[in-house]
Amino acid sequence: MMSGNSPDFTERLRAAGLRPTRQRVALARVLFEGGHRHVTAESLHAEVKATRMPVSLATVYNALNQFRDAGLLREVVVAPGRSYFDTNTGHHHHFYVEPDGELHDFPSDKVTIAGLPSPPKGTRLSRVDVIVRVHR
Amino acid sequence: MMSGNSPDFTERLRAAGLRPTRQRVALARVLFEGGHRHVTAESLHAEVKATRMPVSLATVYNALNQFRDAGLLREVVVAPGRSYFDTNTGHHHHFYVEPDGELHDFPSDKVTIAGLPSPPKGTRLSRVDVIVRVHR
DNA sequence: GCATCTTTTAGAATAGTTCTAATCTGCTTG
DNA sequence: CAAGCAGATTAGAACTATTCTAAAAGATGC
Ligand SMILES: [Mn+2]
Ligand SMILES: [Mn+2]
Ligand SMILES: [Zn+2]
Ligand SMILES: [Zn+2]
Repeated sequence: MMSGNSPDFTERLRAAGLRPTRQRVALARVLFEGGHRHVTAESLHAEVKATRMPVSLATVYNALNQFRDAGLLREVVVAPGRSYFDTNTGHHHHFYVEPDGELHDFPSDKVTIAGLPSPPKGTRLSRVDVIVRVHR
Repeated sequence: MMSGNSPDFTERLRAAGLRPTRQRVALARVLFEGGHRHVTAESLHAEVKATRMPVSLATVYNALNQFRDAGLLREVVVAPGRSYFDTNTGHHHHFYVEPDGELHDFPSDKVTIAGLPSPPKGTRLSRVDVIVRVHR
């Protein structure tokens, strides 16, 4: 249906406390309408421009940071000099394929990590990231 | 043979296929004479300059990359926009303290990771990184 | 000590990201 | 539905980490 619009994304953005501007709706559509994605600012910018919606790179960066802060995305750091943003915000871990730079999810519920030492004095656990680095 | 110098580091560099230049020896001394370290290019540059050995930042970057390629260091990526270099090249994992940016080792031999899926088709396992993110 | 090849260096260049400040737009109010 | 306003977008500058360039200096082998 989408009588021209995207009520779902509009609503989702509003629920996250973000105005559903045209650019944010276009970005949200690209990010969230299929399955889970891992994008960089540049790759997302290229994709959204291909939909003929003009969006500046600065806006892509702004939106990615806002979406992450709102809990719609999660940031993944696996390689120096580039940030990935992940539409899968649930618990999971990653394969990182070098030198391609591809990221693949795997569920964390079948993975057992035992014997982790307790956090250093004065700190609290925030998240455990497992990155399985593979190469061709 | 240079009495007063650092024959161990000279030798270690030579063994790694690197000429023991003054700059590389000075850097190796700072890096390897104490216990294990995690440094950035900037932090190492500051440290070595404090020893009154003039070394350019470009040389620090060159040396870090060469040391890593030679297996003397390992590169750790935990935060966007900065690379850490680790003098501990054995198997181990990391605590990453935000927002300080501190890295702490913990041994991997007491940690058990079970249930990891097998690598994607056409890839081979290279390394498994566990990053325990903590905050104050 | 000389020749040769390597390394260092200052500064320019590059890549990813953030900032600035001017313009525009979504939303509320009358 | 017209203002009015706060919030968003944008081009381009700025910034940070890193790499590159090409010229000068240094290490090594003879
Ligand atoms: Mn960011
Ligand atoms: Mn590097
Ligand atoms: Zn993911
Ligand atoms: Zn370490």
